[in-house]
Amino acid sequence: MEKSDALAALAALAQDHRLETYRLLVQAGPEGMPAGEVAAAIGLPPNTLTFHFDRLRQAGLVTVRRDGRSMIYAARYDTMNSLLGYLTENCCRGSGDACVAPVEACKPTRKKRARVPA
Amino acid sequence: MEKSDALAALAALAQDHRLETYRLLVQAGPEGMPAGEVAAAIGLPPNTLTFHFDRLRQAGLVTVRRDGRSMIYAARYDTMNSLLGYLTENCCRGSGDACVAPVEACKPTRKKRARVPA
DNA sequence: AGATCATTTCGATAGCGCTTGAAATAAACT
DNA sequence: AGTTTATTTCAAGCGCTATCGAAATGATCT
Repeated sequence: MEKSDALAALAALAQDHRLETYRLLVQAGPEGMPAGEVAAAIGLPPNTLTFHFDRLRQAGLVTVRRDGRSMIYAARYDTMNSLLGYLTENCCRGSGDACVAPVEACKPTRKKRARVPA
Repeated sequence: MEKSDALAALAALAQDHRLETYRLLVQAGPEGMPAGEVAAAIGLPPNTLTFHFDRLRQAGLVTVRRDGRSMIYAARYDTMNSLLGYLTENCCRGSGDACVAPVEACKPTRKKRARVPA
């Protein structure tokens, strides 16, 4: 991961509502969650949340897809893994040795399919 | 690590000059580096750098100690490790399983003592 | 004490980030 | 076609952030 990408991801996560949103999407799993549901959970007006979703998306941390009139957002695990990798390197390289496992993996395995109200 | 701490650390690192500064301090090892040297390396006026150091310190990412007329800043590896731990949990918990090693460690082992001009 | 060096504190400024109300778009239903 | 539901776009406001010049502090040296 490039420095600029790491910077973008860090900036995207360095905000209360966005970190919370991302956490929620991670919990929701690969199927994601409709924007409205996230808005309700976080307790934020929909337009404000759109703003945050945009940031997360630009940082490559989430994806969107349309489903009927709902927009479904989902976490991108690969980006978080890259970020962890970058930070791990920046944390240890040059400081001696003993910086063990550069973060094994962070991918979802639950392939359960959640249906959405057509 | 608490959410608020993670947020503080993320915000501190989500800035070009600070990320660069932190990277530099990590490379410098546990002995740290005088402020002036960092300023020269990054190419930033000393007062501006002080501003960034303050942020990093408030986030618990660096420590300072005085040495003669120099202020020596050093990276705090434990905080970075806590952050990595927090992110790893937030990345994987609830998304299935397969989120392996929660980051082993990130501590310097090189105990080499660098003397400073009294 | 006076001069010099390293760093911080003190304004002040320009710009970006977060939030929100109101209007627009997009899809579904009747 | 018209209405309702879900979400985004637009425009504006306000506070925070990053930056810098100038002055202050702290320490060393003569």
